[in-house]
Amino acid sequence: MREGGKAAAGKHGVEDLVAVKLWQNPCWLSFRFNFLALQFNEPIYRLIEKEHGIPRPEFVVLYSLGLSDGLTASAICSSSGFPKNTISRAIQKLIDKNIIRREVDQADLRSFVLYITDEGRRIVDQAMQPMVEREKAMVSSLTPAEQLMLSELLAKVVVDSPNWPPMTNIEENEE
Amino acid sequence: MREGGKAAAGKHGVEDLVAVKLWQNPCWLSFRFNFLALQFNEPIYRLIEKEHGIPRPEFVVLYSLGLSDGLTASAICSSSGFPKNTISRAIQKLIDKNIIRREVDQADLRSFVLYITDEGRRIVDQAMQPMVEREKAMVSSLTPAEQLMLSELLAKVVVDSPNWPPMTNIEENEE
DNA sequence: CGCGTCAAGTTCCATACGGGACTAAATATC
DNA sequence: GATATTTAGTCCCGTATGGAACTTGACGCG
Repeated sequence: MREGGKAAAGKHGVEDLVAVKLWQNPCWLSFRFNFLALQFNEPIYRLIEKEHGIPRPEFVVLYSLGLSDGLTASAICSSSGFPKNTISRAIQKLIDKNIIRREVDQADLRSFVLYITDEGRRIVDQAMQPMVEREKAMVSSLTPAEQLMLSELLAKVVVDSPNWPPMTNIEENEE
Repeated sequence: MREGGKAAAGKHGVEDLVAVKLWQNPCWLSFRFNFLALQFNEPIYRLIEKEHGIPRPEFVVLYSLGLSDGLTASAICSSSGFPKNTISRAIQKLIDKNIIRREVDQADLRSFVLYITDEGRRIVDQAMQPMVEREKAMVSSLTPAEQLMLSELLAKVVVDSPNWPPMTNIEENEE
C-alpha cells in the first residue's frame, strides 16, 4: 500500500527525505496530501497577498462567498477548518475594505448573512486564475483518466468524513 | 473533472458548503486535499501535544528522524515546508528534552547531524499508533484496490513536483 | 591565497493566530 | 412561561510563528 507509485520514481529530482516519506512511511496518505496542500497553498497565498493585499483567512472567506453567496460565518468556519475568531476578524476586515457586505439574518437575529460586493467578485475572479492554473500544472503528469480517478477517490474520502471516529479523548475516560 | 465522485454522495451528512466546494469548485483538487490534510492534522497534533507535550513543529522533526536518523536541519525544512527558524527552535527544544541529540558534521562545520535518542524513539513509536489508525479510518470507505490506486496517483503527483513551474513573480518583470 | 558569493543555523522582533471567556439570541426542558 | 443549554459571533490576551538581518563556515575564482 504505502509502496504505491514507487515504480514511477526513476530519475526525477525529488529529494531524498521526500522519497523516504513517500515510500518508507507508515503514514503514506497524510504525508502525500500534506505535502501537496503545502505545495499548492504556499505560493498561491503568497501571490494573492501580494497582488491583492488579502491574507489567507480573508481570502478563504471571500472564496467561499464566491462559490456560494449569502453564507454565514459559521458555515465558512466548519467547511474551512479555521476557528471562528479568525474568521470573524477576517470578515470585519473584508467589510472595511468593501469587499463583502453583511446583513442580519431576520430568521435568526444572532447571525449575519454575508454577501460579496462587485469589488469582491472582481477580486475573486481575478485571483482564481492562477489557482486554477497551478492546479492544472500539479496534475499535469496524470492522464485525464487518472485525474478523474483521483478526483473521484478523494471526493469519496471527503464524503465519508462525517463517519470518521471523533478521536477526541482516546485517553479521556478519567472522569 | 471536478464532478468526480459526485455519484457517491447520497444520504451522507457532508455539509452543504463542503458539497459545494467539492462539486462546484474550479479548484477541485486543492480543496480536497486541504480538507483532508486538515481532518488528519488537527486532531492528531492536538492529541500528540496533549499526550507527549510535543507541539507540531517539534514532532515534525522527531517524526522525520524516526523515519531516517542522522538528518540535517535543512533537509527537514525542505521536506516539511516549515521555515528554518521554526525548525531550529524545535530542534533546540527537543535537545533540551533529551529527545534528540546533535553532532557537528565533520564534513561541513556549519551544519549538524541530528540523531534520535532512545527516549525519542519510544515517543515516536507510541505517537505513531493513533496516526496510523486515523489514516486507516480515513480511507476505510475505499476498497483496498482503491486505496492502492489513490496511493499511486498521489505519489505520482508528488514525484512530479520538482517540475511544477515556480510561479514566483508572475507579475515580477518590473525590473 | 584573498575576496565575493552562497549555504547552514541562530537571533530578533512584530504580529497573526487561536484558546477561552463573554454577550446575546435561539431552543430545549419541565 | 421560567430556567437551563446550546449556538452565533466578538473580544481579550499570551504565545507561537515566520520574515529579515546576522554569524560563521564552504566554495568558486582570479
